[in-house]
Amino acid sequence: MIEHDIFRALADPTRRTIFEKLANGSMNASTLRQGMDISQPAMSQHLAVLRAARLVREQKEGRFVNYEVDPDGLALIAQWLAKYRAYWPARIDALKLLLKDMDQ
Amino acid sequence: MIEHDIFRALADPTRRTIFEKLANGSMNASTLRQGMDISQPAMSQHLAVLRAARLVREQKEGRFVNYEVDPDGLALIAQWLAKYRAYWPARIDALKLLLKDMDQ
DNA sequence: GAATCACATAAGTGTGTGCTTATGTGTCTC
DNA sequence: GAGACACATAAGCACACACTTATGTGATTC
Repeated sequence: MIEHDIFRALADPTRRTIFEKLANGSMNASTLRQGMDISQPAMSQHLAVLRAARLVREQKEGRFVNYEVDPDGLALIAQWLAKYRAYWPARIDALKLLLKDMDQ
Repeated sequence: MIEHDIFRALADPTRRTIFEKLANGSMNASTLRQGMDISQPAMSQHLAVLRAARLVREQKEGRFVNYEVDPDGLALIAQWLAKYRAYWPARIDALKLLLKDMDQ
């Protein structure tokens, strides 16, 4: 169940921070670790969880592994959210119109 | 941190099921429990977590407590998602236009 | 090819979390 | 007002999970 993987992955604050960092530009695991007070294995494990959730994808470059945001995960969240658009508050009402295009 | 509460709340499959049931119509805790093989305290605890995340809200009616989807939680997810709209895949491209209205 | 580097995996540990049974609180019925 | 009912809270327990240190794997450098 990929949907479960996504929400479980985002339930951890450290992983959300990692994801946010990658959203500001792709980088490798070591660079990601800068200023995060986290061990190398911990980072590796977090990235594995984010990868399994399709929130992040890797691109091997020699001995480096470059990580970037995977649009698939975000799309799945958008789809999940779209199921409940009937309950969206008025100020996001405009979103309803746009989501119609997702119904096909 | 409400954002954390939201993702943590949705990380549990039982709570997602409860939320989905409520999205199909508000009901009280006992009715929610039907066909779910879950104890009464467990349901009460799950609802408390969903309430704290603002995904669900209560409406006391005598000795019954009616639960319904709280749009606030969904709006917060939408806002979180909007931050990463630069990475959305092309097939949800139309959403980008709609989300512009959320920027104000 | 030996050393170093970037990263992954293994194994162990403390804490969080979802469950249970037991009990408490407020409301309705008779 | 005594009982039943709907729900919340308390306390305890088993398991998941995020972390650590130690080690493995593959690529680069000299």
